[in-house]
Amino acid sequence: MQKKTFYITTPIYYPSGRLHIGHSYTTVAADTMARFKRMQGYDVMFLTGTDEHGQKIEERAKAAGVTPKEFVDEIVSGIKDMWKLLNISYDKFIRTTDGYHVSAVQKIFKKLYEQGDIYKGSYKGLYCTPCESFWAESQLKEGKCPDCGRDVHYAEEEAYFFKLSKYADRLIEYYESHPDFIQPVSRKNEMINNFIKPGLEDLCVSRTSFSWGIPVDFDPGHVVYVWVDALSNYITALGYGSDDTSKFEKFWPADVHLVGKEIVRFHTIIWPIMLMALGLPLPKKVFGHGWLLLDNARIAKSKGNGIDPVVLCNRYGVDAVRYFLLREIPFGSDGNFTNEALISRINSDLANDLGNLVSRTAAMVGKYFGGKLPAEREPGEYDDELIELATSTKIQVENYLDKLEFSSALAEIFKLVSRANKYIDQTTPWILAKDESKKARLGMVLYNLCESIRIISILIAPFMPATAKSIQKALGEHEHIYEWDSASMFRLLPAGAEINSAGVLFPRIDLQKELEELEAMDSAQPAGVTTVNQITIDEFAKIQLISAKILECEPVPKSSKLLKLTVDDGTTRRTVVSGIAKWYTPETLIGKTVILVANLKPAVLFGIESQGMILAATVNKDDVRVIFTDAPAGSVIS
RNA sequence: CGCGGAGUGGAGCAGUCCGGUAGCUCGUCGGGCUCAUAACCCGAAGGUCGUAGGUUCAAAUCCUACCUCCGCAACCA
Repeated sequence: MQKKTFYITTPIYYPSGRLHIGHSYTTVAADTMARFKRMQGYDVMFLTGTDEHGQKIEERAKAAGVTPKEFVDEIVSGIKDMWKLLNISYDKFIRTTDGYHVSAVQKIFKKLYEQGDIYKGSYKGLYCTPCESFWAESQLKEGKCPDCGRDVHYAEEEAYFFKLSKYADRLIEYYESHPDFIQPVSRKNEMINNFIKPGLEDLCVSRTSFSWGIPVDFDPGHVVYVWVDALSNYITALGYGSDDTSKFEKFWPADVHLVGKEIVRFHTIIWPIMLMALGLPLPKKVFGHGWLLLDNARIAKSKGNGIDPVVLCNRYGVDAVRYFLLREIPFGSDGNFTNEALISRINSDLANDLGNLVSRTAAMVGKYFGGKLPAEREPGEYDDELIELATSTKIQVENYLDKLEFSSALAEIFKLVSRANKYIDQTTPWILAKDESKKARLGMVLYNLCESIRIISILIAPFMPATAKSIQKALGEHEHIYEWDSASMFRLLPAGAEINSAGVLFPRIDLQKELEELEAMDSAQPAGVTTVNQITIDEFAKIQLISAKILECEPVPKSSKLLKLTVDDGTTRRTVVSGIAKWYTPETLIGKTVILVANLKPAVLFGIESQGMILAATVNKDDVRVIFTDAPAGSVIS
């Protein structure tokens, strides 16, 4: 009989820069599911990869002076290293530049075109040439480009469009008949109310403004835009559109697409509609998890505040990081990432509870029985309660994991860890050891503990594979006792089994000291940055800095961050808009003298022309300080 | 009237869909123990569940209004 299959995917990541802890979060979660299902006996396909096309990569590569392919090759190899470090057991890593993907996408595109779901039209709108962007009427600022403040003009660009609206009714029907399709369910109504009900606009699926992409083979000049290119990876990775479709037949439809909540929309609207158009079954579930927040701001590479997972793994160990990510935050909601929380989790859960349990148990077997579990065992009080919990935890973990509730699953496992620690206090083995007649009872107590630890080691294996392995090595390798199903059975360790120390699984961390060191590392980094990108004195001389006195100051209406300043630069008055409203009120600024970049090209913000910029020190994102001077207005600064 | 999320003991959260003794982790205080990674176990203190109304025998939970915070969107020149 063929094994049941399980197909799980992460999004394919965009390799325009370093990956951050947020990517690790999704991928570790997917990995844990994949390991769990493998242990349960499923034939698992776990897919991850990279989405390598697009204008941004083209530009980055150009800036770096390499070809786009060279550019992404390097980043991708870094990503693979990181997954290796994090123990990610993917079965396939797809790159959208892979040949099979390219040709499959071309086939898909052509098929959709030929059956009339994709048509050639033109992208009409207001275009800002320097920014190479189209803007909707509503986005304009005073009729000008919201990005650079310059004029826009009406333009048309030839492009292909995908008729999404044609499938809207069928999509809603699918939602209704598959209530589990979008998880968590709260996001389902969001999709229907915000996007589908107002009417789906046809989707632009090709571009002519850049060339780093999959060419539309029947219309040179066009490249396939991200939607068709990226989303289809979930099927092309299985061989759809190639000569060998055996994997596709075996694994499709996917059991779950794991995605961040920001791309739920693409995966629950565009992707299903593409599949409908192709006449393929839809994925069973799309799970939109929350964001990892850093000081309540989203961790994203575009903001440059990523925490380096590599650094964390090197400091605390891979399993500690994996544990933290999945334990700390309920999977569907946002959660804060802080070093304090990470360290406190490691100390209390991993070091004190789990690590110490293993350590004290092994030490007692060593001390009282020379490292060998005795065959004589006498049952007693408290045994049944421990055994009952130990053997029933597996089913709880399964239930939670099947709902992607990693945090709750881990909480169940750690209830057992706590129960085992309590059992030691209740049975007081150190007292039993003093009485020769209680040897058999002592043997039973330690046996029960080792059995509980054996079960724990199985249950944590999907989350912390390396730790599970270490514990099992200490308990001794015996056949079949570490299989998933063995987690609901007791008395599997043979009599006379040798128990070794597992060493210190998770060292305790000195919170205070550690935070100081991390702090030091953070502040050390900017110093390194300034040594690259050096400029010459001539280049510096191009910047005219002068002192300017603030005469008037008022908030910019409808803006939350901007202040409008009127300053005296020594010769004339000028208006400057500055994003410091969060830190300064107008009254505190009037009369002060600041440093002005005098020859900066003017820009329009909220309809106000800003003729320069004032200097301020960014201590961190919540602390910005304007630089004041006591020099008279109009002094040249160099 | 832009969209969305959140307000529960000192901190972080669960509970809210399907009303019925307010729960977990950390921290604090007191005690116990000495096998263990100064770890473990027991106990205690601490909450008018954002505010105000309403429905109900009964509201953290349902309804109405409001307040506050945070993201995103179109703002750090």
